[in-house]
Amino acid sequence: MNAFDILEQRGFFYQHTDEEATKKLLNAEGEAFYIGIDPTADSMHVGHLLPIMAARHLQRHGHRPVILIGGGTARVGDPSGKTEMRKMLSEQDIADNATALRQQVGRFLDFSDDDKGILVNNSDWLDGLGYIEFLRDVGKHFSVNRMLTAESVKQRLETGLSFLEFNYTLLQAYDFYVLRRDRNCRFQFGGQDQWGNIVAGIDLTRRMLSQEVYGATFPLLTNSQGQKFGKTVAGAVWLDPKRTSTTDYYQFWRNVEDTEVTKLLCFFTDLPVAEIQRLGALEAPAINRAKEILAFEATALAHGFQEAERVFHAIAGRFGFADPEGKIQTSSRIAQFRPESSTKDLPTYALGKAAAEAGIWICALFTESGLQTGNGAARRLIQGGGAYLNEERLTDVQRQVTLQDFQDGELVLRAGKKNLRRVVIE
RNA sequence: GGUGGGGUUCCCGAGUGGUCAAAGGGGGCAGACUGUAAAUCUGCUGCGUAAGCUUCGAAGGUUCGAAUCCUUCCCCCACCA
Repeated sequence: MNAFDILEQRGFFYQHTDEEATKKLLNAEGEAFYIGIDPTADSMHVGHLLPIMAARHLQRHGHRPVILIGGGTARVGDPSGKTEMRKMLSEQDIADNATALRQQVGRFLDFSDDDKGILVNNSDWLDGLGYIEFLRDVGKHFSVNRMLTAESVKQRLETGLSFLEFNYTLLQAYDFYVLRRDRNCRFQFGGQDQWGNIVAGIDLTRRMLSQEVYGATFPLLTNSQGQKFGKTVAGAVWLDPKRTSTTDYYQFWRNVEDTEVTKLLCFFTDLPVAEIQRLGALEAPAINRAKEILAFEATALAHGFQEAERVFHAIAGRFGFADPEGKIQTSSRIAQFRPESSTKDLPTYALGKAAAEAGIWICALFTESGLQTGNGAARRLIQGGGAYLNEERLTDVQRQVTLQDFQDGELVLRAGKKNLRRVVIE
């Protein structure tokens, strides 16, 4: 199947600037296309993943991703889709972030050879721009009247938009122009909120180079409450295990809503669509197998096969296996695992020997092991009946944990249904 | 620059001298029900085992007592220029 049709079938496209032309070109081979990521943090989060996955499919079908790290644009800050200006980043932070992002992107795409795909940084051409020169060459092509009608700008007109941010569109448009000029890149893809920036780039390229270029956007993912996909209270779900542990990452995918599974499998795994439809149509509780597969595949992509296997066993060992006998057919490598569990894979906290011998207040242990944010929170948890020690519900807020609570040198704390911590004596 | 309106806890938003750690909603966490789902219902939700401590843009002040009154400063919004 052709690249365009694959993306289409998997539901990637939200909006096209020229669907016919895009289809024609992408169904052939060897097109360069660009996707931009601004290094505003030292890690991507799952919200960045949709364009990356699209790029992955396109690359596998012979197209050439140009991943643009926006080291220059990050100094300005994209106002699209945001209600407030974000805080300014230092040059050093941006440079460090860019390095980290390059590495992460490399796990999803192949940059082993320039013909396969490349990473570029727009600070290479934006940093040196002269103001007057830029205004004369590029600025003259933009109509303020028109920019003000853009949805992304209108939104910010309510709360305030600085001139700095207002310029963002020009810079991104200029990126597209440069990539068309220097890299023969004819496509730009991005999230739904990038529509205005993409269209601006197409206009600019037409005016400056008399060349036709194209763009498309991908849908904005939300849950049934209309909240942005990939956001939890703890903030975003990050790809960097230092920010979001691999266990939490797995659990994020494992706990998606039933109605979303098919869509998410299409977006975030490489499984064939026919198989996905079969998995997504499973009746409860078998639908849980589809979620396991989603979680496993997504974790394997971001953190590697071995880590995904480890987390899968740890979590399923705790909550149960959705398909212990392997009755549900799948091409996912998860199929090779059979139930086996051990507490060793649980997140572990090492308690000092002296403290263990002296006895420790249960609330303090919950806090120290990182399961609760403070003694007060731990106390409320116990009072609310959500705290467990070795699978026994705790009722006594004053309880001391002593050596007798350890079995074979370890004990297991639980906060609510899903949060576990193994405690060992150091 | 002028005039007017504002800045309250994670968010929205009530509160105009004590009864305010601050209504209500959202979010979050936990419990029940379940399938580690959704929906629903219930409890908790500044810190602190407690005494107590810190919070209502910032700093001062008035007062027995301030989120509430006064002064200065910072920031935001609207309209005008």
